[in-house]
Amino acid sequence: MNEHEAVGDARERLMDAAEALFAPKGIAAVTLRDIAAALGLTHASLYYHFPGGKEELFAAVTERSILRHGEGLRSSMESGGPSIRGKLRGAAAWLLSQPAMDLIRMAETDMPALPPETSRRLMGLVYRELILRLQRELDAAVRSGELGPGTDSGLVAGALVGLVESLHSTPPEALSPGRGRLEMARDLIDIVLKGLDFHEGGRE
Amino acid sequence: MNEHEAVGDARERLMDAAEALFAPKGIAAVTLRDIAAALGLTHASLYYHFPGGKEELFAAVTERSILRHGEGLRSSMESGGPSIRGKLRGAAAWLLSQPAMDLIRMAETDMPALPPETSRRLMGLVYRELILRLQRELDAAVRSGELGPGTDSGLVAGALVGLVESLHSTPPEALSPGRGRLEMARDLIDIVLKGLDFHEGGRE
DNA sequence: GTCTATATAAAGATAGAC
DNA sequence: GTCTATCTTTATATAGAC
Repeated sequence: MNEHEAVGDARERLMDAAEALFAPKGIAAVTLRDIAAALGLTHASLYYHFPGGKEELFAAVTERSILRHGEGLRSSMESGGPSIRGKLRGAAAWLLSQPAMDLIRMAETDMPALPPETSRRLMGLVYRELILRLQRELDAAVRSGELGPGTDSGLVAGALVGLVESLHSTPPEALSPGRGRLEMARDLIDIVLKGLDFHEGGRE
Repeated sequence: MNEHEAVGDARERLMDAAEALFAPKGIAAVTLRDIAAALGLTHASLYYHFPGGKEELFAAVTERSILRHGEGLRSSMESGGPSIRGKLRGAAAWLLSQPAMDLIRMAETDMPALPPETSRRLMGLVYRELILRLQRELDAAVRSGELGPGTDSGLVAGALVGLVESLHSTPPEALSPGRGRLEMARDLIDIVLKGLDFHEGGRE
């Protein structure tokens, strides 16, 4: 142990504070001064950790967030058990445990503010770490007979992410009494699965 | 006819240009100079039409957009025919014909930048003009027996809006060849309807 | 209705002390 | 690693001419 924290911890805490603001509000609505204030620092100090300024910080934080989502989805779907219903419930629980990820805003507002190459890399990561992971599980469920053969896995994977993420911004008043976002997500997953001819256990 | 345009037309064209930028990108990512440039004006000219500046312009444009969406949903669902499937298809066609409306971004970023009373009014309008209109049609379909009695109409209404809007940001590469966003929306609607025990014509 | 010019404030960024 | 001070750019906003 050092006097205060482990080496590199200041950088980690900076990224945490930055993500807490960037993730829900986007790059344009957050200033470096906002982030510094959340840490009790001045904005000039941030350039020590990210010489590239706001763009570099946002890109680093967003990349870390996407990768963490990918890993979180992987492990939460794995621990959801063998059935696609369990996996999707696990995925929803994970997504709702994290700050909202507004993919529409990312595509329309955040990405155009970054260098083209950075933008491409991040959007590619979103596709691989979020959409594709879900899509693969859906495909496996089709092969096992758990889901109907007509399932458009790419379409449904994208829709499920949008669906669950939209629950993040559901105001508390819109929640049925005593039922939280996770219960709502489960209901929606059940509706979609039924629409995809979900058949417990698949063909034997 | 006047020499050029009808009275008040400059204001309308300003709102059109502003909406084209504000709707996809949000209040924080668009400057008054961006909007003025799109019209070949200087930003100072905008204050003639909206003395309250950016906030007033954004609020006016957003309110008009929500009201137009409400009217568009009403008429498109009406012309979709008597079945809930036709109505939802009409609603999807309407939403996809309009600029993307990112409700997550509105709630998380745009609204906090406005005076509390303005924010409340706009969020109330979103609920009444978008969610509630869909919810009422879903409720009617439950009563007629077209949809199962367990349908949580509020949950499904919110989910459908999020679903269709998320298609706006689907990159062209992700579209199956020859199939556009409207076809994708129809597929998703069919999945959801099936999950809600859709029964053509309801009970007789 | 729109312009030029200007005022003011906010935000990104750099330099150098501690 | 963080600060103060400063610079530069960008953005909102106002005043007054045309």
